[in-house]
Amino acid sequence: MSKPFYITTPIYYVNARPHIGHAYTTIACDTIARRQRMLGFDTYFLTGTDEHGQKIERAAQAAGTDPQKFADEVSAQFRGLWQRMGITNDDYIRTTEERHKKGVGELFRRIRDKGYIYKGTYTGQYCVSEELYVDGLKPGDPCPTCGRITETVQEENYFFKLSAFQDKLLELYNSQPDFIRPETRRNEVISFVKSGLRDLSVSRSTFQWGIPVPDDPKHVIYVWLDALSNYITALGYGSDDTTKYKKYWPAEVQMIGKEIVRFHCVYWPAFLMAAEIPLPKAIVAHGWLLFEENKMSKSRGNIVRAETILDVLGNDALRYFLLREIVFGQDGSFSFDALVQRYNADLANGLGNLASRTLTMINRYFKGEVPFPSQRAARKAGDDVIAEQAEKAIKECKALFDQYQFSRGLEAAWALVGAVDKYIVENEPWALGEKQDEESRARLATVLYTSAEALRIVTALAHPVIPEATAKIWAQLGLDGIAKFDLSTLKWGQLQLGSKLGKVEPVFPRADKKAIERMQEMEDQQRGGVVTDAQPGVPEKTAAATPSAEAAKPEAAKPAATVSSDGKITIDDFAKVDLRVAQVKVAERVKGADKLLRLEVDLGYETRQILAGIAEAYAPETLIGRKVVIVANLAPRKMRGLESNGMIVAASLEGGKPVLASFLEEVPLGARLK
RNA sequence: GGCGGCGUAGCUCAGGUGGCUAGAGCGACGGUCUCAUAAUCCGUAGGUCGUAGGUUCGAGUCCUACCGCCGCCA
Repeated sequence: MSKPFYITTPIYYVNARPHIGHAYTTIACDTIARRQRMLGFDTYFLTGTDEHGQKIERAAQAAGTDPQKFADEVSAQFRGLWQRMGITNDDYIRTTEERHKKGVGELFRRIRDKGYIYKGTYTGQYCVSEELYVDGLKPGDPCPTCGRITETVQEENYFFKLSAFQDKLLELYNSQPDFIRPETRRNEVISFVKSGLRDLSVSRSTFQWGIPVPDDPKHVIYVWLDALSNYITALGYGSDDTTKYKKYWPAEVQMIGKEIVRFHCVYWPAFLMAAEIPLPKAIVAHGWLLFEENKMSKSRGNIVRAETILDVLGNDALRYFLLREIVFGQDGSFSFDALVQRYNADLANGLGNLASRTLTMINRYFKGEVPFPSQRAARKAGDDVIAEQAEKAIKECKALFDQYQFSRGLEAAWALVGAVDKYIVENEPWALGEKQDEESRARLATVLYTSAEALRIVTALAHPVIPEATAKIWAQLGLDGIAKFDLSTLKWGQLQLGSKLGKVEPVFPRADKKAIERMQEMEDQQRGGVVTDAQPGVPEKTAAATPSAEAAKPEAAKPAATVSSDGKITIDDFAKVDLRVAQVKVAERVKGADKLLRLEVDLGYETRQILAGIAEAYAPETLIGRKVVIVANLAPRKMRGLESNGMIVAASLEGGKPVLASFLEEVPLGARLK
């Protein structure tokens, strides 16, 4: 009986369409799941969608539909994307499914029976967007997290005795240092718990879209208690058939985004403790995917969809990039440039080319049969070096993947690719192929066998990350069923001699600059449709995050929403505006626009293009060298086909011309105004 | 405001418990081979390891302050 291995993604909140951030989390889990299967674990991989809550109720209303239909549509989009990406989840849970509702009811009842849920009254401020009660605010105050105005509510609630678990939680973190990873998240959680836990409201009576509290259907169960339970209800907790639950729970890994650490590392274990259910072994939090240094958000209009990359470069390219380029756990930056560069360097020129050259030569010189390596005279030190490198790659890869250090694990595997390329050049098999003497033939056989065997090993190691291409290379090597290959037995020398190669063809065609342009165009088109992309009718203002993994914290809320009732903004609001000193380097008129100038300004750390409607007030040549103030973090915007990355600050006189802000003293470029 | 983290070559990152001339990959530049996806391979480029002090025979690695960025909490 093989060991069970249960892994979960967060369930994604259906208030937003899936994007590359969701894909990132899911890909990481899929990679782990595939690897664990190859290692012989009885792996169970769960993902799904979170569909309840006031936010969904309101979004559906705004879209003129009912919440269930609304959720159906978005959930189907997630499911469709995962199918398209070949995600190997074993189940897909939706919180609106009967099995889930039943399980949640059961969990609620159980915690209540144990005495950890009681009825109380809450009066205070409530943030609809975050679906959270916020302490210490006055009526009309904005939510400290999202900036939207909170609502005053008074309601009778069920409360969970979270306060009773403070010591037990601290003991958990202490006795299982790996419970929360990475360590920086662990520190945050510990300090949060140490600062004292208040009881948690776990029901709502102000809206309907949720699971009714058992025996008191006026209330619905709080979204987080609802959502978190999915990890066990999907296994059959609270149902008649608990086979899977008994087999797979507790989970080995629960992957989350860093924005939902508190819910998974504090509330979730506390709920489980209260119900006397075993705790998951580890909660692993990854960082955020930034787009060229900025958070992806709807308001910035810089959300990238996974589909674009799938269309242009393919599934493996996306998977490889995300896991190789980003240090797992830290925030990482996504850009089309970096994606294509990585793709070409590592996949096309690296693994793809190695497969191509090795297999082509075996075809040419040995009629497509893996040759026998010579045992005696034709052996050289270099051959053994490759074998050693391969063993090293296997070892390091294992250690690093076990710790979810994907980027370093791939780096270790690719070191072997580099070594083999070098080995091939040093041994010049093409020159050996010219000769017919026995010595040369033997040598050629050894060189090509060695190369092919190393290729086989890299292919096996990389399979969990790039399943499609590695399956092809595997088949080209004349092997079959890479997914069934037992990774734990992988070692040098397993390649069957004389095995017949499959048809050899490139697996990673080289990408050119057009690929970048194409992806950008596709995204631009999508974004052009942001306003109308109300497909499932998700109004912009609901784009905030709660139980979703990636939706992240809604920064840069609509200005109108951050202004309190008296028209004043907080210092935090102002701090969102990044005002910087920049120097004009280039200034020219924009064809066909009377007022517009195209400027290139130097911020000291970067140069960027800004379009400014100041042509009537300033001749372009008079601006060159002048220091100006710009809003540096304004979302890019296209005007007259040119992209403007920022805004020049100027006094706007009544009916008159703009006057640029400037300084009397000397100021360095890039200096921030605050 | 409290707590915590980070700041190393153009880019992404390595550099447990201080110790040879600070590393890798990518990119850039020059050269090479020709089996291969104009791929490979070789060489070069030269970073005050955020700043200023301190501890030490010796600090990127420890301490203090400061600057910048970020996270959690209030």
